[in-house]
Amino acid sequence: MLERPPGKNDIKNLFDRLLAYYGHQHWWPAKTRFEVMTGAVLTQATSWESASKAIANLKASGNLSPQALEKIKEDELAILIRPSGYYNAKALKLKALVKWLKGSCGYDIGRLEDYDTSGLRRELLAVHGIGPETADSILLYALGRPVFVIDAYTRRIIDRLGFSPGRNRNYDSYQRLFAANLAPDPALFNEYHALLVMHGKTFCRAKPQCESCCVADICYSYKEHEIENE
DNA sequence: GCCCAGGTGGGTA
DNA sequence: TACCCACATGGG
Repeated sequence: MLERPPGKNDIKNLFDRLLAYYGHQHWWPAKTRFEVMTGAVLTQATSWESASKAIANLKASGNLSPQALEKIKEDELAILIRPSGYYNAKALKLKALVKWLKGSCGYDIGRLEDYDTSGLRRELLAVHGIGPETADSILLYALGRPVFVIDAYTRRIIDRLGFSPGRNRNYDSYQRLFAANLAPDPALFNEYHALLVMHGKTFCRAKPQCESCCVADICYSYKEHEIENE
């Protein structure tokens, strides 16, 4: 595959193109910071539509607060979040998140502003059920920190475009790709990640629709594909 | 019926 | 470190 490390212009150009094509995405679709955190866990390996049903169940039953989630029994919580899939596992994860919130800020999420971003990230990663993507989603979308979220769509799009993140294709290397080529602006990171998810859903699923893709002209693997077929 | 969706943790070599 | 697998419902 044709590959090269992308520069500032490539990363910024991709953002401009996606924004022009899809428009503003208005993420994260949630009312409170705690709702964002809960949604970040519930949407793991699941569509947002499924996760939002689970959130609606929590809201309707009066359980969309850390205090309520602390009290509710695990099996009852699991039933409420059933539409999001992996409901037993996610019930445990939400319990762990709430336990951490109690210990770190006493459920006063505003107090988390006292933490520096890297320290907060370390703490989040130590919570059961919170890995790098969920931690970064919470940091960016709930707490407004300039942290770029990497998900399956982002990796797939970067790989398809031929923007090599380097030899080690792990979470951090994809994240550095964006951090090194963009100003650390939470609003920019917010919109960019949302656009990548939108683009991933539209053109870069497992079965890509490269022929009609809005960024095919700057996609190295697509150009290579065209060359092969000449 | 089959594939995939805004991942993570635990076990094994 | 690098895989492999369990976790599970819902929509196309």
